[in-house]
Amino acid sequence: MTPARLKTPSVKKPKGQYHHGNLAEALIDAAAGVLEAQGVEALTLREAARRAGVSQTAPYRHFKNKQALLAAVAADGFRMLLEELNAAALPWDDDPAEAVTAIGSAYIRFAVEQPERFRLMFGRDILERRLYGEITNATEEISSRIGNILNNPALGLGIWSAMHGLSWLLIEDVADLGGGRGVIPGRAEIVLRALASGLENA
Amino acid sequence: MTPARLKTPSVKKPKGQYHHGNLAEALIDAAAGVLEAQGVEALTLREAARRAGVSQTAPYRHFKNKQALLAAVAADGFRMLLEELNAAALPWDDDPAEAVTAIGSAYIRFAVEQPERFRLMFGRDILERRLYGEITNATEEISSRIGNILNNPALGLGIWSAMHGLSWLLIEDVADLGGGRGVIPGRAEIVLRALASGLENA
DNA sequence: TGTACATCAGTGAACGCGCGTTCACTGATGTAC
DNA sequence: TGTACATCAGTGAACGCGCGTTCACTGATGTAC
Repeated sequence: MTPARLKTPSVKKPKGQYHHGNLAEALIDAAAGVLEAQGVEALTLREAARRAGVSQTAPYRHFKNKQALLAAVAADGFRMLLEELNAAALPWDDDPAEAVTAIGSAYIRFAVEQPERFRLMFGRDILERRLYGEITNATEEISSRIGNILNNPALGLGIWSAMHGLSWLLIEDVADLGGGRGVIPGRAEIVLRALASGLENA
Repeated sequence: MTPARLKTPSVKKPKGQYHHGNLAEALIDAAAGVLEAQGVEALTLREAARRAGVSQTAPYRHFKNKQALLAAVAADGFRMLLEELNAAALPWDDDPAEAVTAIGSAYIRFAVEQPERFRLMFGRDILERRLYGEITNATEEISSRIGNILNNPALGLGIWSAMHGLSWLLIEDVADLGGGRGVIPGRAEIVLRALASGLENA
């Protein structure tokens, strides 16, 4: 058994040290930081490398290209999102309409709190999402999860679409729920509930 | 009365002519052409100018900057979209659920047939949509139209969200309705109908 | 009917810009013997 | 316990890239008198 390797937390490489120790993760974290703070346009490989305290070509030891880094950031996002959706649904095991409303609220909250990440996860910046299994698995899981709760795949897709669409309309500033950013999840729930109210007898 | 001015159709400037005659429109058309054929990344001011047969700086006589051209292309798209939504709703004056389903189908068909335009209209390439009155008016109109049909603003927003979300999920290749592109509108209607079925008694 | 002048719609050269990626390389590390 | 060697994880210089936008300009057009 090899001695446990000390995992450097994902930060800047200490000066005077040649190997970083945990560069892949550090790059993902750095990228996520730039992403949410300054948007995708600002998210460059070189900037991620800079933040990790490493030369501009070092990332190529860990990622095939920029797309691969983006995909890793997106995949991380999906992990977070799924966790929150699961937590939201947990208390409503026996009430489909409530479960779905709770999931929708969590979904929209995630989108509104991390709009850049949400855009990356579901938008066109990932050029070929089918290349990245973690991503397609995650979206599959979201879809089937909602479909299963409602016991109706078409309806499930409809409800997923509604939460997804409302998320986009909100983060792109197309629709307006009134009130500040903090009120959004609450008001979004009203919309979701309006939809779910008819579902009971479906 | 001045004699009617011959409007050059919006094409390349004839050689040997100094003034184009209809450059603004020609640029919008050229931009729309590049957009749908090669995506937003390929849509540059210079390329639009090239296609209109004009120097790279000529567009600045008609548009303040690239954003303004993009907004004009988007505004054109909204005109087209609204026209189709109105036509779709027309036969269902007295049946809200059917009217809304028809609008949803038309909405999704538009998105799937012109995905790049749809993305431009609703995505983040227009940096400040509130700057462009035609655009905000159009989205307002979509929203209120659906809300009025259903006689319930929250529900209207929910349904709009559903058609909008399904559009995105489809064009980003996140969700899959099975079958080829041509089948999509038909299958999307099933999803919309699943949602609308509960609406009758709302 | 002709002329002067203001205005409008083009032109062409130039600037600044940092990115993704490849290449040949060097320094550090782990391991077989 | 020491040494040779393969492999891994960094480095730094270099390439190619076309874009948006500004500037000072010129050519064409319409109109007041």
